Parts: sequence; structure tokens; C-alpha cells
Amino acid sequence: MPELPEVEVVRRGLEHWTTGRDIVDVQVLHPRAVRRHAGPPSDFEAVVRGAHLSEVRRRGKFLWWPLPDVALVGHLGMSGQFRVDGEPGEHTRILFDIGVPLIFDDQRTFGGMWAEPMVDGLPVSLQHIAPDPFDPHYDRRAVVRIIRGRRAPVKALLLDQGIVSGIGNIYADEALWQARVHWRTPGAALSARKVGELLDAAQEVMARAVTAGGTSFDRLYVNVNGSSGYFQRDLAAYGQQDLPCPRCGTPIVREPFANRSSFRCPRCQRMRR
DNA sequence: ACGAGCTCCTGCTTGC
DNA sequence: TGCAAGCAGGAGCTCG
Repeated sequence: MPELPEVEVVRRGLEHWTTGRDIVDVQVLHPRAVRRHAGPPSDFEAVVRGAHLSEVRRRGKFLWWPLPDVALVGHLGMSGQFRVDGEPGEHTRILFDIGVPLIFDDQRTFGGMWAEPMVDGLPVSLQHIAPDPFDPHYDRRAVVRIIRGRRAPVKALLLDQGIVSGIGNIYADEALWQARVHWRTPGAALSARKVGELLDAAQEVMARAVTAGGTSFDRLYVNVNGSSGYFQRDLAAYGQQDLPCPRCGTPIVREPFANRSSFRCPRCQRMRR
């Protein structure tokens, strides 16, 4: 489940392996892997072929290579991977030749790549994606104000990439656990101090996860060289159903949330008022 | 404008 | 043993 930490680990790997290289050739092996692109996969191939790769940028969970006229953008979705370490496989969707093979694999095909113009340094389809907590443009006070102005469950607000980007189901649950907030609490029911605490917890837990190389539950998330992260060892709430809360020992519970799951400590994370 | 719900997709796990 | 249902979920979309 690539969220900001996993995408950042991939970004660093890609920057190391692709910077200074040229796209000698590219083949789209699965048409669905090219999405949001204004044209067929053949146009995508034509646009990026020959491009020089200088740096890799990221906002939230989106990655892009700035090219002279457009950005080459990628999103890993649920199961996307970039690999520079081997041969194409059954889930390879796009194959680049940058002197060495650069492989975009995606088992569940929720991810994809496209090329599009940039406005103010940001690909056009990412204009509505808010800065993530590590972005110089991140405005903590503004995000606190937005969350406190909404009545939706605070977890839904944390996951809304238009408010603050990069947070997914894993790090939302971890941040809520760290700040001792029940995921269903309406944003408007939280104090400004508590929302700030929650945002700082999200930032802190994601920073630790980057250091750990991200969270790898299975082979669906690995770095560009195939190595796994190890932050799953440090998860306090997410996926920890029936296991003791690291703070108080109460078994973590799993609850349905928007057709998925939410994990919390029933003692540390109670609804207030 | 907001919030809830649905859809896309594959493969592993669970239950009858 | 086999089949079906459940589950994982990011992001864009529709609907009320």
C-alpha cells in the first residue's frame, strides 16, 4: 500500500538510478497502465521517447520526472512498482530502456503513468493535490483551519489528498493512534491544538517510516532494487487487531470504515464529549 | 460545497 | 477438493 513514505523511498531510488540518463525507448505493454494521458499509449511513447531525465519530484503519492515540455508522471496505485534490478515479468506494464531497463510493474493496475504539461512547476492533473507535510508549501495552520471547518470523520479528512496529501490508510491509523484520537471524531469537534498534534503525529510517523524504508506487508511494495522496508515492525495500530496496544495493553480493534478497515485502541482512542 | 458511496483491478485468504 | 465470498485500497466519479 504505497503511501508517502513508500513513494519517497521509491523517488530516492529512481533519482539515484535515472538521473543523467535518456529514455532511449519505451514500450507500453498494457494499455490501462497509461492513464490520464491525452492520447493513446502510442502517443505517450512518442512524447517521452528521447527525453533526458534530470531529477525526480514528488507531491503526496505522485511522482514525476520534469521533462523539457511536459512532466512524466507516475502513481503506484495499490501495487505499482518501479524496478531497475531485473527482467520484465508477467505484471510488467511499461518497459523503458534508459541504458538499463526501467520496469513499471503493477499487479492490480490501479497505478499508471502519463505525460502532461506543468503549471507553476506542478503537473496539471496534480493542481488540486495539496502539499504534503514535507513540502515547503505545506501550511499547517491552514490545514488545521480546514479540518476544523468540516464535520466528516477526521480520518476521512486526513485521507483527503486535497486537504493534505501523502496520508493513506496505514499512516492515518498510526497518526490517530499516536495523537489518541478516535477516527470517527468530526473534524469540527477537535480543538485546534489537537488537530495540530494529529498533523504533527502524521508527519513524525511518516518520517520514521521513510527512515525504515517504508512498510512492506508483502512483495507488493519494494524499493527499486527489490528490497523491502521494515516499518511494519513498528506499527502500533494498523493491522494489529487483537494485539496489545503498545501504550496500554488493551487489544486493538478493527472497525469497518468506508468499505475498508480502521484500527484503533478502544481505550486510548475514545470519542470525547 | 460537502459527504457518502461506488468503481476500477488481481490474487491471496477464508468459509461452506 | 472446489467454488464463492471477503479483503486489500488510491483516487476520481456520481448522487443527494
